[in-house]
Amino acid sequence: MTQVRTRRPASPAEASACCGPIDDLLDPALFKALCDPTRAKLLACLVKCGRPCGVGEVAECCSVDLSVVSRHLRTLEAAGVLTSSKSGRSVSYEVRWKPLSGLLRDLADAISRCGPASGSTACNGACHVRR
Amino acid sequence: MTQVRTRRPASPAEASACCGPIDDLLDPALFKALCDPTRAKLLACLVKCGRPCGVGEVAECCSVDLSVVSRHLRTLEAAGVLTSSKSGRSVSYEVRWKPLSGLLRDLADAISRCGPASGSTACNGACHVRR
DNA sequence: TGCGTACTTGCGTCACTATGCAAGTATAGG
DNA sequence: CCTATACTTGCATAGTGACGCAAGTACGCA
Repeated sequence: MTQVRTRRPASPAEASACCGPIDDLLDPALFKALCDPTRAKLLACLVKCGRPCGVGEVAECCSVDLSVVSRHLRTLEAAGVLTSSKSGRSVSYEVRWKPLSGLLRDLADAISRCGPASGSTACNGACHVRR
Repeated sequence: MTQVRTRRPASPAEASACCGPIDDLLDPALFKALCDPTRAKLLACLVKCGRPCGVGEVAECCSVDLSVVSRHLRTLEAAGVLTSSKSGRSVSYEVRWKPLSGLLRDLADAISRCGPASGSTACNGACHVRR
């Protein structure tokens, strides 16, 4: 059973032995999907468009090959950023609005809750629990 | 002068010609810093610790070489995630709490504001302005 | 001035990833 | 059945990045 800690770990070594919300939220897989400039552009495009878009349609917003766009959208889908739906011969991708914004907000909250504003040594389990 | 648009772009092609909050917030450079598993672990460590930590100290939380940790912390600093301060022969890194959590929150807001919940075709410039 | 601590930098290696082109698959329409 | 559309997959290439080791630098201390 995990036990909520009321005090921060004294050292990074101790901190790494604890687990908290941040460990799940700071998932490299999500950021790996967002770190490529082309993918970021495609995502920004889909966000601003605000509706499901076909692969060829999205491909118009950047100068790379259609096959590259197809692969990037798949990558974003695998990371949980987009959802796809097939209708006839066209495939539409759309932003997973709530999961994406929710995760980013949770991450922001988890970070700020560990910050110095929330008390000097006490954190009441907001940052971590005993593993 | 940029002009606020009250309607979404009709297509991704049109969307890519607009710029909005999302374009600045979806900066690949930040995500590039967070996409490496080792860096994510180092950052999680610093977050949970909640105070400035030395390089050697942070290095104890993962099994890579000290030189690797040094480079990773520099990378995170360059991305605006950490700040460093030198005191004598030790270098301390700390999370930039407010800028980091603030940016993630802004990004979450920018995304959700473009989502379908905020109206079908109207977005009143939340998503984009004319370039 | 010499030594130890606390990092940083140079360098070679290995693995992964983005890209374009070409070929393949799936579906709608005539 | 044939063809066009809308993607997807295979493959080769070029670039990037993480890593460890070894050497270098910066600073405190005796």
